[in-house]
Amino acid sequence: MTPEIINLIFPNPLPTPAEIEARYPRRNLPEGVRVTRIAPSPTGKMHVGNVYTALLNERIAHQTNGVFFLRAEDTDQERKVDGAMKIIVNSLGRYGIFADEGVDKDGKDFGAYGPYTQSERRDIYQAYIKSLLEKGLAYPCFCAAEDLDIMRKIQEKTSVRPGYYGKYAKCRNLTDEQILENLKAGKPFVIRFKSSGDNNKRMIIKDLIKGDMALPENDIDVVIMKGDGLPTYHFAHAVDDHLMGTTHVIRGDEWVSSIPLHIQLFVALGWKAPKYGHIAPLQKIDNGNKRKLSKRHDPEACITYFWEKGYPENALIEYMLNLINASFEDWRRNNPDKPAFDFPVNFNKVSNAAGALFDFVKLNSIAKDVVARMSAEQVYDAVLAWATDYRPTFAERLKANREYVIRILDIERNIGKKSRKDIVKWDDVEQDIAYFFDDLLTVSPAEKAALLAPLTESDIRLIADEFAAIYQPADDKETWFAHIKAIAEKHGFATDMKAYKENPAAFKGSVSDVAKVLRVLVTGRDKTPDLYEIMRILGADKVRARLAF
RNA sequence: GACCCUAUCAUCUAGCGGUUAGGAUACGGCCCUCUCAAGGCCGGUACACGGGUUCAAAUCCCGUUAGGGUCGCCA
Repeated sequence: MTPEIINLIFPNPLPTPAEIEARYPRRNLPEGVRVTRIAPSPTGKMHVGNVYTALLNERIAHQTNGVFFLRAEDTDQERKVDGAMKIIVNSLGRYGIFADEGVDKDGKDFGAYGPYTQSERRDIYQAYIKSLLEKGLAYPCFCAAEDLDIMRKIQEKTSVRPGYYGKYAKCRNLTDEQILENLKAGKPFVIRFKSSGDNNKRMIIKDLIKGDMALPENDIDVVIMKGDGLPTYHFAHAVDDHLMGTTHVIRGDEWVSSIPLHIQLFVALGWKAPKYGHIAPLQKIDNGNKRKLSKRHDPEACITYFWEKGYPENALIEYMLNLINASFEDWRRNNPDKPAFDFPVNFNKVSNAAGALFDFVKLNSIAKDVVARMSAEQVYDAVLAWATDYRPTFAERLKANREYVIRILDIERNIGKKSRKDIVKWDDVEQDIAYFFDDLLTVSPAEKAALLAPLTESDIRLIADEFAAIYQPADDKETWFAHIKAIAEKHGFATDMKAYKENPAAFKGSVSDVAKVLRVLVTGRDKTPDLYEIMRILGADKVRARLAF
C-alpha cells in the first residue's frame, strides 16, 4: 500500500507505535500478580451479569494484590448514553467492587494507563491501524452495507458459510489504483484486517475456565475500523489490553468464537496475548427452556431490581461467589464471621460452565443467613437507607422510632445459630413489624374472631380480661407464661401438651390456644415472633388496650 | 444451516477409572415448642440415551438427543 494511499486514509498526524509504547510502560509487577479489567459499554443499564463478571475479575486481581481497572467501551456512539458511567461505577461500588484505575463516575480518568475511555483513544487505534496498512495486514473496504446484505443473502441461499472472506472479500484484492480512485471520489470506507487464517484448520485455545477448545482459525477479514474512524471491539480489545497490561481477560462466553481472531490480532501486532477465561451467562427458565437473562425482557436482569427489592448487597455477593465456586458455602460455614471477600476464589475451578439458572430461592436463603448475622442496629441502618430511597413514608417512621424499631428487630436475634431468619430483603420489614404501630394495625374484631375460631367471643373476652388484669411487664418470662398456664387450667385448657395430644377430647383446647388468643388480640396475627418480647416492647398500656376486645 | 461448548437430584454443584455417588437450597416427616421462624435429627429424588475401551466407567472414546453460544461498520 503506497504512502499516498495511507495519507489519504489518515490525513491527520498520528503518533507512531513506538511513541505510544513509550507512554505505556510495562507494569512492573511480581510474577503471579494479575491484572484484570471490567469493560462495560456505557449503555445506561447495568446487568447483573456485569456485576458478576466484575466481581470475578476484581477477586482474581486483588487476591494477588494485582490491578483491577475499569474501561469504558463506548466505540458504539449510537448506543452511548450520558451519565452511564455513573450508573456503572455506583453499581459496582455498592457491592464493594472498586477499580484501581479507570473511569470514575463522572467519566474522568484515574491511573497511569489512560485514557480509559475508548472514544478518547482514537489516535492510538488509528496509529496501529496505520501500521497494519503499512505492513499489508489491513486494507480499506468500500463495500456498502447494502452490498454486504446482498452478499450474505446469497451465501445463505447457496448454503455457504456467511462472511467476508476468500472470494467474497471483494475489496481485499483491489489495486492501488482502484483504492486511490475510490478514496479520491470520497467513497466511504472501513478498514478490514487481512486474515491469513484457514477455516479448515483448528487451533487449540487454552481457556482458564472452559479448558482446551479446538476452534477453527479465523479467515474472515473483519472490520477493525468503522466508518466513523473508531475501532470495533476486537481491535480495541487487542490494543487496550496490550497497552494497559492486562494479564487475564475474564469475560462472557459470547466471545469464545472470536478468540482465534483476537489471537490473530495480537500476533499481527507483534504482541503477547493475555490469558483468557470465559464464563457462561446467567440463565433463566422461559417456557421450559433456559435462556440468558436479558435486560430487555427480564426485570431481574437489571441490577436496580435488587436495589428496589432491598436485597442486602452481601447477599448478592455471597450468592455470586457461590456460583463462582460452590465451595463457598462450606467456607462460609467454617468462617461465619469473615467478610465474603476473604473467600479465596479459585478461578481454575469456576463452576457454571454451561450457564447457571439464576436461583432466587437460593439467593433468598443466603440473604436470610446474611441478615441473621447482622446486628439489629445494622439491620435498622440498612433498612433505613433503603427506605429513604424507595419507601419515604416508611423511612420517616423508622427515623421517628429508632430505638423502638431496633428493639423490635432484636427479638430473637443474636442468639448464635438460633437467630430468627425471617428477613430476606429490606422490603419485607415494613410488613413484618407493622403491628407494632397502632395506625398500621388494621385487623377488625371480626377478623380476629375468625382467626380464633372455634373459640367463642365470650371465651376470648374472658381470657383477654383475665390476662389484662394480671399482666405485669416486669414479669420474667417464666412468670408471664405461668399466668397463661393458670388461665388455661382454670378454663379447661390443657397445660401439658402431651396429655392434650393423647386425649384432645378431654380439653377445651390447649395452652397454645390461650396464647393464641393473646397473640391475635395483641398483634392481629396468629403467627408472630416471641409474644413475651412483643408485649414487653409494646408496653403494658398498649397491651391492655389491645386486649380490650 | 455451519462451527464451538455443555450434559450428575427440582435447583446450584462435588466427583477427575474402584465412593453405600457427597454437600447446599427446596420439599416431606419427627423432635423442640405459646404460634411462626430458627435449631436438631431423619427421609425421598440424579449420573440424558445408545454403543464401545477396561477386571472395573458418572469419570476415557464414538455416536444420538437436548440445551447454550457464535456467525454485524453491537459490544
